[in-house]
Amino acid sequence: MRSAEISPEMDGKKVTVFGWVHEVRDLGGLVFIVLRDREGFIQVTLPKKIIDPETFKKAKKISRESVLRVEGTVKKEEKAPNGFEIIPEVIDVLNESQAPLPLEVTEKVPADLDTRLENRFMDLRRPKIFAIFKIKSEITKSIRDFLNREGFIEVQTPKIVSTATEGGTELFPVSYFEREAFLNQSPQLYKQILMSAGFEKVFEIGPIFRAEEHNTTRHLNEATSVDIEVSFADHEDVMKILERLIAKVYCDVLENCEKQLEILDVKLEVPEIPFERITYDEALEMLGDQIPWGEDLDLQALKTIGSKIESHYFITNWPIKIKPFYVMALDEKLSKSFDLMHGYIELASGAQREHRYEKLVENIKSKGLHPESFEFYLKAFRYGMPPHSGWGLGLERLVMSMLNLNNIREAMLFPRDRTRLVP
RNA sequence: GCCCGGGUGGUGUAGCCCGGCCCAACAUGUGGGCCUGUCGAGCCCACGCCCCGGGUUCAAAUCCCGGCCCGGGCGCCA
Repeated sequence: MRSAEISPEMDGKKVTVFGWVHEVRDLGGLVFIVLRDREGFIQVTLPKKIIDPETFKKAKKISRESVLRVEGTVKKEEKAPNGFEIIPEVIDVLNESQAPLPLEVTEKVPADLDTRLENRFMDLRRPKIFAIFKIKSEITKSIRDFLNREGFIEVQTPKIVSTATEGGTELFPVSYFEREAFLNQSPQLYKQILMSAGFEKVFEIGPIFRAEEHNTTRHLNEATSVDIEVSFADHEDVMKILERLIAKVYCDVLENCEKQLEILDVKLEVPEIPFERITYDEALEMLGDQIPWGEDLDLQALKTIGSKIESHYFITNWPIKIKPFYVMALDEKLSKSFDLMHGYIELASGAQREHRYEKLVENIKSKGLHPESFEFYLKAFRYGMPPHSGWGLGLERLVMSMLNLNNIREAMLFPRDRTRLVP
């Protein structure tokens, strides 16, 4: 049984529990073993008088973090945590842990993030850390539920590709038999091709790879992207989907992860929709003369704006020249694009796409890219491509901003960064 | 990639500025002992550490140079 399934009302019942030895408190004639599983803790109590001498002796020697199977009787007990304890008949050491431990699961002594990531299997045993990933799981479940209900089709696109998606970002080269290939930085081109295929509404939750040598608290070289693409929709339409999705995710986490939020000491509020929308031009105004027109907003700028706007907001109508070639123009200078922000963290980025073949080819050229290398993509635009829009949402960024984590690595089980390839 | 800060028992810190009093301190841990209501258990004893290489000096954890590694900020990136 799991720790959460046992209650004081089960007094007298025989149970079998499994778990890790969180702590052993040996008081001489009375030994407490605190057993931990993913749901919580169970106190196993061994009073010398009533426990078989062999079992009692063995219990005193059990090392922390060993894995146990305990058969025993539930005893209602005021003095025990959660109001009950287990008086064991059989203690079976399924696997003994070595000592000393690479870090303290009990959190008596903190460990550096680096040490924690080096020993992630043990770091993840900490209820606080586990809670992050329980919530991340709830978030992905919530996203899937929402998008499925909205009539989206979940798809999987290639992660090994022949060409860059957008120019700009650096790609990881991989050896593909006799050719060179790359790890995909985004499913962008493929989800657009599916619009031509008539899928109308698609989404994908999958890994993306960026070979940038950044070393910050909000960048990873391997991350998870939630991507959607919708036919016959403009950027306003997909912004509405995005804000409703975010609100729904917050709602579901609030409802289904109460315990985890409490462990993490996070007070969540479902953001109100519609989210505030400011244009790029308005953003620049808020900043005074900090950023010249046409430049991207740097962290400093985003922090300034983020401090002025509570909760989530969109920055819309970005200069076309700093957007990728597939983004549709609004006029000479601006584009039908948006970023979803939470504080200074950019959560998502989207736009209406350029679906007109001639314009698209023009855009590719104007970015200094070669239309020939995008032929597999461009072909889909010559035989009936509907107007369409979409966005990509960084899952780890969402987790980070929701839970107030101060490093995005905390939101990844085994993060890949500039120097970390193992574990 | 650049700038700044750092690397001391398994883990987290102090000591470094101003070299000697440091065969390095504290907490946690580990091993042993005492203890029948712990829940950060308590008490006693023991164990375990100066990133690597070079230099300065009578003397280096401490100062200098190089390397490797880590953190923060920036840039790049969405």
